[in-house]
Amino acid sequence: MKRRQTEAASSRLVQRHAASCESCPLRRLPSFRAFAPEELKFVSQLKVGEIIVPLGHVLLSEGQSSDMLYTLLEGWMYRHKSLTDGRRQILNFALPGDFIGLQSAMFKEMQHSVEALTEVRLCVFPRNKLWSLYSQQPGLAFDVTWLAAQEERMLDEHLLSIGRRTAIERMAYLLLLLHRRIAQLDLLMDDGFELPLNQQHVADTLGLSIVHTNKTLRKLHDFGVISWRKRTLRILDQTKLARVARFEDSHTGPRPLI
Amino acid sequence: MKRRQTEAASSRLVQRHAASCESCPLRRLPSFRAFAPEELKFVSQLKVGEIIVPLGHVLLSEGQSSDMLYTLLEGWMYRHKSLTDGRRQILNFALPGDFIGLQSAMFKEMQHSVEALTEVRLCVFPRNKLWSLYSQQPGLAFDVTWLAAQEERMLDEHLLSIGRRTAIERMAYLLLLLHRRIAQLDLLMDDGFELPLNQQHVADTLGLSIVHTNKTLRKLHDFGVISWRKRTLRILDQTKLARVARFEDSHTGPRPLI
DNA sequence: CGTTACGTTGAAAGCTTTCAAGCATCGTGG
DNA sequence: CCACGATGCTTGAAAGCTTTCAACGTAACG
Repeated sequence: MKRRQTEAASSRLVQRHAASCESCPLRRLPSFRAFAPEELKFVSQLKVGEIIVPLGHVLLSEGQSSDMLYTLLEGWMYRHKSLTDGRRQILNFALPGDFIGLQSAMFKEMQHSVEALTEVRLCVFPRNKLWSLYSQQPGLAFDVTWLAAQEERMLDEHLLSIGRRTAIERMAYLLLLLHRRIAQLDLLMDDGFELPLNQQHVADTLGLSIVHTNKTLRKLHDFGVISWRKRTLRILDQTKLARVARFEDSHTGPRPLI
Repeated sequence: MKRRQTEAASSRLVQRHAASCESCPLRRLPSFRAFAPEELKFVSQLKVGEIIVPLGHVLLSEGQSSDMLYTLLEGWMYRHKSLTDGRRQILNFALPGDFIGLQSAMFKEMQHSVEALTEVRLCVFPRNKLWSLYSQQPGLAFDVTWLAAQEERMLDEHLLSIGRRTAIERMAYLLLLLHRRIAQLDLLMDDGFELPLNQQHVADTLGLSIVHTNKTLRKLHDFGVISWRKRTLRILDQTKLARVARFEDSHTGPRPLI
């Protein structure tokens, strides 16, 4: 397997004027549950600011700890971890609304890294305020656990995928899942969306080599099921893709946005 | 891939006299954090009883919901999920002290099943009391999240294993991990322990076929690294096994027992 | 116009699975 | 006590899926 050096994270974090949570456009999406006024107020005072982080920046890294927690507001990130010889596994992608850094809040050391796939905008709050959330807002505390359970679910499915699906099934599953997640965020543009990954990312997500990833994508393309050109992915035949993936929908109702 | 029918769960659950949490022998192990008296009292009143469930019983199953949550007190269980054609992936094993059913508490439907690998004894409490835990005992609520994050960590590592480790590395990793977990529970008998799995379980955990699982185990055996006879596994050369697995220790301090 | 990053392909090698049989152990029933 | 069926473990061989190796093509950039 090929070794890859970690990308230099030479970037400067830019502190920005923080918009209020009440006006956060994400909250208006139907996939997020409505917060009571005092919940909103509480969440607002957790927030210490927003940052913008450039493509390639490693926000959290394996083996280190972090005093900050984040909510992704814009852009894509990915969670991954590696073996000592450089083999890398992508664990999941983070999209707007996703909570980042729970593990760093619970344990001393991160055991995975989180890196930006695009320029991203993040909401920042200090890890030590998390405790006040538990002591003052049990509903939000429950929400944090809910989010952790939700992440667990996605990992379960990903594990089933890598362990038991064939290459083409995995690919179909991944593309369909990303499509759904993007759709829920209302980021679909006439059935396509911007996919800021290269084939190496896809390979490292699916546990495949890059060559086989390429050939598998080609098959889906030749079957007329997808089209992926210039960073935009289009699902041309959802039904067929879902059949290939043995995709089963999981309706989870609205989720919290913290 | 071979299809497997789900085992019949014809068993009868036996309601038992419930021992108090204060006297629970698990709590005396150093791997569990000490609870304050009022925490103990609170946990005690969550509990509605204990059940004993026979080998092969499906405690929770994919697609269904559950009103009860559990803590495993004795025995082994495993979490797994399957594709429609029967291919199965084992997600994780549950050992004494493990909390079972968080997903059923958070969502309407379970997306995985939990089944007994041995006869097991479980502590039972109703899902609807979980809310009182969040509203009255923020420390315990934090613990529940901690446990969820811990499960997430194990899944991350498992994903790395299946996605990027070779068959023999995966096998080494799994056996070493189980060894560590058993050791922490003080269930080691002169460097060996009872492993209530067959090779099919191991195959379904590692994403391998049963034949290849057999051959991989044989290699480790022939190298003199392990011995697995009559349900008891012995790690003969931990250092070598850790090297093969590229195992990296993760020290997490004591964990909560709920 | 050379460099770099990324995508594409064909061919060979290698790891895993599938197929087929044969063994061993264990509990049951004759 | 022994035959028999059910499980689970082993093996060899062939087939198949994936990876590795090697090149080549393309687009973006300075």
